[in-house]
Amino acid sequence: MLEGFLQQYLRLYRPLISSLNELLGKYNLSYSLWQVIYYIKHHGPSTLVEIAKRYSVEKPTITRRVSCLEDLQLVEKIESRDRREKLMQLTPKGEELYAACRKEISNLEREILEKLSENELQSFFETLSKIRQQLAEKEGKQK
Amino acid sequence: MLEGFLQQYLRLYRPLISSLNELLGKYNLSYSLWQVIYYIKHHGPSTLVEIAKRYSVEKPTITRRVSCLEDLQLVEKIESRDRREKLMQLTPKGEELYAACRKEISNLEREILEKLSENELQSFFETLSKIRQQLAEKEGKQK
DNA sequence: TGATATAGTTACCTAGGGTAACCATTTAAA
DNA sequence: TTTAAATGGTTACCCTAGGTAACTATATCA
Repeated sequence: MLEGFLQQYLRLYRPLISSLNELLGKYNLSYSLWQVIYYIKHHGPSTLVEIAKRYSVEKPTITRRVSCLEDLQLVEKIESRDRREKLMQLTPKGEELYAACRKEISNLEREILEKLSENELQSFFETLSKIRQQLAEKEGKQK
Repeated sequence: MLEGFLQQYLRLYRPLISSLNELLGKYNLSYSLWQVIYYIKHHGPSTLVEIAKRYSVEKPTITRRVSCLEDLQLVEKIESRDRREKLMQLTPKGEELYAACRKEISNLEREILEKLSENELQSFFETLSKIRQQLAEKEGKQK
């Protein structure tokens, strides 16, 4: 019964990420850029290290993503006491784009999940989160 | 409630795929190579197009994966009536490696899922499969 | 027999992330 | 307070993995 769990889980990844990238592509974004916008929107002005930690990627990855978003004028740096760090916030244009994409992503989610009951969804969420915890513990042990 | 579903789902991907790749790396494999071995093991001698369809990737992707597995002497071509196609099967070495990896992957799955009840798992599987169906329908419509 | 479809390959390109080495600034310690 | 260590960020270089277009070889259908 357990066997094949990972297969089942991973099989969904490619179709989901391509749906998202197709959607976000219309705004010159990709899911990896969206993650940064999403993080800043939900945590307020953020440093690159914060964002990197959240998504378990290295700093250079976030440097790249952020500089790309700067080029698109969707985020901007604001002053902070610590002059090493780069505190980023959304520009008005960034806020607009967030709202537009948020709407479309929610529609996509609704479409994909429409056949599922409230209970099913609830329990799916919980399972995901338990697995994440378990994985985190496992990682923790290895160090 | 719906909002953020995708985030939750996708957040698990990186840690899972890296656990797997770490595990498979010990055998000079990666998850994408493993998929091919897995497919052939479970479907018998297979053509590249079959494999490509199953994983929703393009043909050149599978050409690359397969030729890599040939270099590792894990798969080999067998004759088929249709001389255009390349029917691949596992070599004895490939079978051995399948068994070894299968064992380790099952252990990993057990570790990750140990805290979940039979019911929880069952319903998680079902939800995954419903979502996949829904997505397939959606794709179908677009064509 | 000729047109069309199918299986596979090659060459080229892109996205996305990691590592190592490096600044600049801040914090802690001597 | 001056020096050493830690932290935030960037740069350069490399790797993995996949897509597209163009092509060959074979098979099928009209």
